[in-house]
Amino acid sequence: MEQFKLEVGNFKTVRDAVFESIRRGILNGYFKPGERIVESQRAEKMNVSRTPIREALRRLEVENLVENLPRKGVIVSTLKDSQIVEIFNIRGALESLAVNLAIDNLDDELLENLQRCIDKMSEAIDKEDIEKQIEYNTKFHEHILCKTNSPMLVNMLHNLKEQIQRYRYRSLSLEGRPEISLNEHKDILKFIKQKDKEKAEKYIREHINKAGEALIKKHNLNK
Amino acid sequence: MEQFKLEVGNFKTVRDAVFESIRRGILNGYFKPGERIVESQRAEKMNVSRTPIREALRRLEVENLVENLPRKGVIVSTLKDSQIVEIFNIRGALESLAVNLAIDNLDDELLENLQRCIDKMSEAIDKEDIEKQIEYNTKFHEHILCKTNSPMLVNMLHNLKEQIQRYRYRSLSLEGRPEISLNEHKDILKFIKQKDKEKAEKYIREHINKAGEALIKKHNLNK
DNA sequence: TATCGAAAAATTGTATATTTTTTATAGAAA
DNA sequence: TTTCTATAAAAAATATACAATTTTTCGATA
Repeated sequence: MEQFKLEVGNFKTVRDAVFESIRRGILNGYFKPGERIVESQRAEKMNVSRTPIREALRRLEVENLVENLPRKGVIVSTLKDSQIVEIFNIRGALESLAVNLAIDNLDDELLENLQRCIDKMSEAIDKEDIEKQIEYNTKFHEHILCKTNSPMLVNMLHNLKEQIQRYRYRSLSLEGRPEISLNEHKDILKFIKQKDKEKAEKYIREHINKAGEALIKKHNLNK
Repeated sequence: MEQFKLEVGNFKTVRDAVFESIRRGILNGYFKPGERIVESQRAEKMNVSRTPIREALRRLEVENLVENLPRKGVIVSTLKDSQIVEIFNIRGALESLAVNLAIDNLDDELLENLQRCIDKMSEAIDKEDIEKQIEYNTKFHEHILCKTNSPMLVNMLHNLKEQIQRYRYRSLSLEGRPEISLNEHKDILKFIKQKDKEKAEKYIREHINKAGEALIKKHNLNK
């Protein structure tokens, strides 16, 4: 996994390439939470100067993927339990807003997409294909986001998801309860169809909260 | 208003001082939306090199106070109507989460603080002191935030408020409706007292939305 | 006069050098 | 041995230098 030759590829600037590279490194688990990231080392590995490294780190800092201890250096940020709770609470509130907005822009396309996701999830459960179920779980929520007409909201949720994604506990949002999760999605879709904002919001929030609780339980076991 | 001598004062690093200085400049209206911020000019004015300026700008960029056009430069970001709507929707969702959490941690201190804010608002209305009413309006919401036990949530709301604050339409969240606003706060407090999360959330969300609508109306007049 | 294009100026992006701060190491005193 | 201080090494913070790109200027030409 020594992938740090830096592909400047599509990026306009080196700092963007650096940002994306380090970001991926954190999300992949190449950089572990708490691990130090030393500017000069990165610069050498990536064959660039320290300037773009620093600017990328400043950005990762605001996005909460790294922590900056002034005049000490940066480390990959670690999440405390309480912060995981915070993130899931916020996600719940924002996903619930997302459903609300999506219902305003409801059309057949969305309903079809959501139904397809549910069908695929159901298939996945039959085949005991957890990865696939996760995939369509994710897509389900993305389809809703698409209809919110709110790039800012999409972006915020994206950042929040990234912050926990790197703990690689994704799968456990389903663990032990794939059927329950499926039913939760069915309920949500039902209320979207009925344009019942109140219920749809309530159910999606609870759905997120449950996933959060499962993750925290697991997170506690691992230490 | 030529205040750019840069007070390194409390700040640990120059880049933090620069960040704070430019940020204040934007919030004050010293830098107008759409206005360009040129690195070398800032560096000269502040008597520092371009390096800390650039790092501060990268941070302002993620916080949405400036926009970066690669290899062109940065401008103070301008908000489209649709973005103002987005911000108020998100604020509504997050403030509503805030009330929910605050009710979990409800104590006499909070109730007293909120009641005092309402009393002061009422006084302010009698004296037709809009500034004072705004002050205690703000404090009302801050007291709620204090009890959420969620620094991340507080921080996100802080950033969202800053993005609109610089348009200096603050006052209009009340304009023409000081008494209505007061009553909205009274209702919210009432439901907090009753620990009625559902109603408290609903009312605070509507309260935020109304403020948003007023601001957008004004924003449209000014162009 | 208007428009095109080349040279010049300005500005961003990246690299390197210098300064400052922190951390590690080694030796002296208790 | 432990603890303190002095020194050396490492790393971040800042400054400066250079390269690449964009914008501006301004004259030549239609």
